[in-house]
Amino acid sequence: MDSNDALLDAAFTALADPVRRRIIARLSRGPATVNELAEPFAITKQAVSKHIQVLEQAQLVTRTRDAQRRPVHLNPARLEALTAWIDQYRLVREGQFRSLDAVLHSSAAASGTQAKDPS
Amino acid sequence: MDSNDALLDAAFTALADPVRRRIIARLSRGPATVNELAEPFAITKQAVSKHIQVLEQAQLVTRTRDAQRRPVHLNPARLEALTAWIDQYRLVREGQFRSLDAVLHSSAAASGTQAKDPS
DNA sequence: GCCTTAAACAACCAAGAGGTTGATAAAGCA
DNA sequence: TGCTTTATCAACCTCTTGGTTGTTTAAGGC
Repeated sequence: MDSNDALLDAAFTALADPVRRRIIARLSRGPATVNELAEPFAITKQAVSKHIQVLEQAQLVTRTRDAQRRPVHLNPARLEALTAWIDQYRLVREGQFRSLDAVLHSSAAASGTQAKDPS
Repeated sequence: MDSNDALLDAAFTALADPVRRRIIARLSRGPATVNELAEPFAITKQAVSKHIQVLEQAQLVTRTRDAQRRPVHLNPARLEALTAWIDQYRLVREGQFRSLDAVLHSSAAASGTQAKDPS
């Protein structure tokens, strides 16, 4: 459908891995190289490099050149796009669909019945 | 921490699929059955049922019983947990790390020298 | 009772993701 | 010029995921 959908896809996929989430967390404290990012993990640098490629493809990070180093930077703008998407549904009208629920179950004649608290 | 990490993992994994995101969007307008959710898609109901299982495992949706129907409900609380996680890094200190960048640049004259990584 | 509907379960398959090892490229230092 | 560091590329392997078909359970409707 949209290209926006493809970007959402890439971004959520990128965050769906604990290693990549830890990389994001680390980068929020400043840029880092692949070697630095790989250090806390028990996997090879090649594997970390692949993870960074996934993050880069999702535009969650960018890479610059500094001699033979390739510092990775966080791109907070993309993270904002994710919260924007989630907020569409997160803000959702508890009231509205609780009342619909009440109708469907209709087990009680709701005279001013308030929304029940979910368990 | 770890259990929370597992939940984050499940939730982001769940949102990393366009079909599941559309299911979320649909559910934000009220509960629906598997058949209703499957209707707009060109895949089998079994496949949709699996998608719902993934969403349920991530606690993004819940299922109730209504005779032989199993209406699926959105769980906005879990979505909030996701934005909470992202906000940790989204709010990130552009200022802070821009200034850090500036410091590193200025440490060796202005032009030509690139910033080195902190860590 | 019998038949339909709603939905889950089970086995299976193709494709992709995460990981490895090994080789390669580019930049800096001896 | 080598040699080291940094990081990517290229195969390859294994496990998971998204999908299928077929069967089974559960609840109503006739």
